[in-house]
Amino acid sequence: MDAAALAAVASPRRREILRLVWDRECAAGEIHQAMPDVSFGAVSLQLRALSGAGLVTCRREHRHRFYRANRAALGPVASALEKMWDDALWRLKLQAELEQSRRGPRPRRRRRKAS
Amino acid sequence: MDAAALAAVASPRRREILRLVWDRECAAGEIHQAMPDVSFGAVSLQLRALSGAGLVTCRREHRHRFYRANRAALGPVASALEKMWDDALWRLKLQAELEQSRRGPRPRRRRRKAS
DNA sequence: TTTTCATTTTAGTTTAATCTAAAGTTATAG
DNA sequence: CTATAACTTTAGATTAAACTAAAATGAAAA
Repeated sequence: MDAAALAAVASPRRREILRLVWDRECAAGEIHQAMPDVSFGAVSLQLRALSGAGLVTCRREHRHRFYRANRAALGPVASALEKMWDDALWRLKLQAELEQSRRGPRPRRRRRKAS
Repeated sequence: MDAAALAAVASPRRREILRLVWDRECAAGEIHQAMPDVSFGAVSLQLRALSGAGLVTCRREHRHRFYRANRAALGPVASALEKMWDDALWRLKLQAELEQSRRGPRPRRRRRKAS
């Protein structure tokens, strides 16, 4: 866990990538498909940044390059990231439930007593 | 340890500040004096960033504002930072020793045997 | 109240990060 | 060999971060 790793993990985009390759390796193309709002080139650059910081490893096979997170290099930040992701999921779920309940009959507001 | 904290701690300047207020509180002015290459305003802005991310607390007394690191907010990254700083010190020391030994008589290179 | 000190805030500039589009690699298929 | 697929790299534009200088704030001293 060095300064370069800290800088690398500070970017939301790079964390997004890191999450994709957290527990299975992905080809660069797959990663790009998972983030349609950004060009392939941009993904490649971020992969290079992650790689330079030692946060992902790369394996070449045929025409593909498979990336995978190097959790060890993140040290204590690895679990912090996992927790962040879990929390985000939890919040999403909670929000979905709220949206769902909003569809049902709205709880009536008690009429103010006429004074 | 949330995304904001990660972003905050990614900046070398902010880590420098964080280190100053790591185990004693410092007034903003003291912090600025410790980093003469930057303006007071810049320090204040970084303090605000750190404060916004919850990484420092602020206590007002008289005309001063005393800042102090909030280690708890950094979670497991706190010890990672400490280790980074220790390592940096260690490297400095090592380098100083090398510089010192360089002053002594240089070890002679063995002459190549004439073939 | 006016002044001063310690600090913050703002406006504008400089510097760095990130993105896109296009050209360049490299390995495989035809 | 040429063509194509899967990436990377480059050049240039856009966006965000960091810094400076100066004005503003707020609390205490005169």
